[in-house]
Amino acid sequence: MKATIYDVAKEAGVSIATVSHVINGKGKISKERREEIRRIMVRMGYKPSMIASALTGKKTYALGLLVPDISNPFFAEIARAVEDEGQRHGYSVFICSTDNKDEKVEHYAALLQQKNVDGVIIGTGLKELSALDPLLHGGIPTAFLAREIPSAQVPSVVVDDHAGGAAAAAHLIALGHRKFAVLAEEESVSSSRERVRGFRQTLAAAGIVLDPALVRSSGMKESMNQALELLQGDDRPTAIFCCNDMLAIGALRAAKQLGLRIPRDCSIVGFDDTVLASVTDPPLTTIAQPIEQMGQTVVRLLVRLIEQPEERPERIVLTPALSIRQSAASRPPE
Amino acid sequence: MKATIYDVAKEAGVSIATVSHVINGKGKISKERREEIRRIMVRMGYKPSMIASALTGKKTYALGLLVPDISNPFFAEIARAVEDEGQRHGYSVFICSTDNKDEKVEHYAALLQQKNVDGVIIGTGLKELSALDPLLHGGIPTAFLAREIPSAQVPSVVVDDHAGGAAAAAHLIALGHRKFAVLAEEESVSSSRERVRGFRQTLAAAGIVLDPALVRSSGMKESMNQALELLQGDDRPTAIFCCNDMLAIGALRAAKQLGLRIPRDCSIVGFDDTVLASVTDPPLTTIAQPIEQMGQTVVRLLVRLIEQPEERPERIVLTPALSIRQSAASRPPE
DNA sequence: CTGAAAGCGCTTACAG
DNA sequence: CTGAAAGCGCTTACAG
Repeated sequence: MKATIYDVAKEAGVSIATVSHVINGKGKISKERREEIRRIMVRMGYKPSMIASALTGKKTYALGLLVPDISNPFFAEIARAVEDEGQRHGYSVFICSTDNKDEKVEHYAALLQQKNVDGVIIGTGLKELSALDPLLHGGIPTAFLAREIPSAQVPSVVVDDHAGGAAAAAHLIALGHRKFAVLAEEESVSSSRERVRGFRQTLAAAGIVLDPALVRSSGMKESMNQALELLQGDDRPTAIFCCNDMLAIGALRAAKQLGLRIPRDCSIVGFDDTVLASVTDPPLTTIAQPIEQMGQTVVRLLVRLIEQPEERPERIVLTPALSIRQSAASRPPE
Repeated sequence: MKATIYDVAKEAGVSIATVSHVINGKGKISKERREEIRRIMVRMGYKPSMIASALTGKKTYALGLLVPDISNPFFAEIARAVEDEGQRHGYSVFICSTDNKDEKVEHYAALLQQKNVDGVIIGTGLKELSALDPLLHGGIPTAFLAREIPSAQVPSVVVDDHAGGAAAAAHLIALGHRKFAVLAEEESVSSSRERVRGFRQTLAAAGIVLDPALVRSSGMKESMNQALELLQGDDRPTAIFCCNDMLAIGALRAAKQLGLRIPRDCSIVGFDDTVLASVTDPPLTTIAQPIEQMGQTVVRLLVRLIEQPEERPERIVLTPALSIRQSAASRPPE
């Protein structure tokens, strides 16, 4: 069987308290004894059980990461950044895909609380904040990533989505476009709402009105159909702003199906700049989120919150950047 | 503070043993009492601490998933399937990206053992099996996914990589190709070796010799350079078989950089059929792995091993399928 | 049908 | 400098 603290204590002829002290580098132990016990631990292949120490010492060194879908490249890239930074601080991470469904959020929230994780990162949308009750009431440190709930007093790292939408609009306007459509995510996703708002405002500032009928909300699955409708209407838009790269790919597919050439017949701008953006046909012009930095930053925020719960929650805003490839070009001549 | 089993026992006027029994549906408890205690639990918002029960009841209901890189779409999709199936059986999953480095494998193996996970899925390559010692010796149920170590007596679910490589070769031969190159993963990755072997054998059976100088191993980063070399040599191959979709994308980029048209000037076949394959330019003809089925199957295998350790390890082979898109076409006329 | 008690593998005051 | 003992929140024989 696996060695326990009792086994090494017996082997070393000391009490388990002493062994515990050398494990944790606490108490005053003579140098020789400490070394001796260390040697015995490695010889016996002893590793303290984290679950036993969690039951006493409090921490489990586990974090939960809630995202809509880990198989979505954007969140997969976020997850990697979170994993790496977590690792750096000694934490492992549980993946939790919610499909943006409150029931799943609630289920995972309860589960993570039962598992006594030290903290959780919320990178998923939710309709009712109450889905997070098990966490918030359970007193589990929580940080928001790329989403936020204005009312909640929790730290968050967000990207300036409004600025991102504005950047997309400015770029398209500069290319001469005047007639736009938008492919947005579901209404409940605050980041998507902000992107549209930034896009619309920048258009307005240029004296262009965004026709509400040409702003469509949809999941990944239906984005192609929505795009087909937009591209088939008479008075077709010359540019489509999509609130993430997957939606943009739906638009690209719709265009291809209709025999339209991108960007000649219609410009398309995405958002996220995941690996997908660089492999599409044509490569996507998109608003890049600083994915690695986002993951690193939330973890740091969360770890600080875990270690110093008294500090007031921070809100960190990162800036997206226009990444120009080939899916957006000058407006076609009339 | 959070309610404990003592709190609900006191509230109900019974012993903690009785509460424990109703939680676990064990022992004989009068129906009324059982219901009463249930009500009290929900009223107090009581959820048993999984870490306390793990310390006694044995199981943590946590699984580890080792993959080279969770941000790689193939493994992200695997992770989602594993998460979902794990969830179905009551398990949560820790993500562990190893970058195919033995040190990281070993680090995670030790960590997962310390965390007392109930089982781990190895979906990563490794050079030395000994990196898994903490798991194998620690008696932690382990299953291999998409990789395997012949010597290890552990269950595994693999795809018939040899057949996949053969299918790619057969398709390209049927299209009239005779001069091939291969972009493979690192030598240590057994699945990649098998794919090349299947490819080579099928060529051989058709009387075609695969020039060893045209078989290149590389990571994702260098694949484009390798492809550039292959495509720039005199006597350029008319088709390149790539051992995963990312490598194929490297080849696509190299071709584009050289001004070559795919598939007119060179056919490219990938492997995996992740989301990437459908968004490239042109869409990738590739060998599809049954990703969802793979994830589901390993989890089932592992769960069975956890619950019935005495059963002998199974080895399940799933079959890949050619997924035809537009990156491979008839050999250009001489 | 229900409870007292030991134990899981640790940590942490508290004594000495 | 080191150890005895209580306790973390549960589960599980064992009695009754």
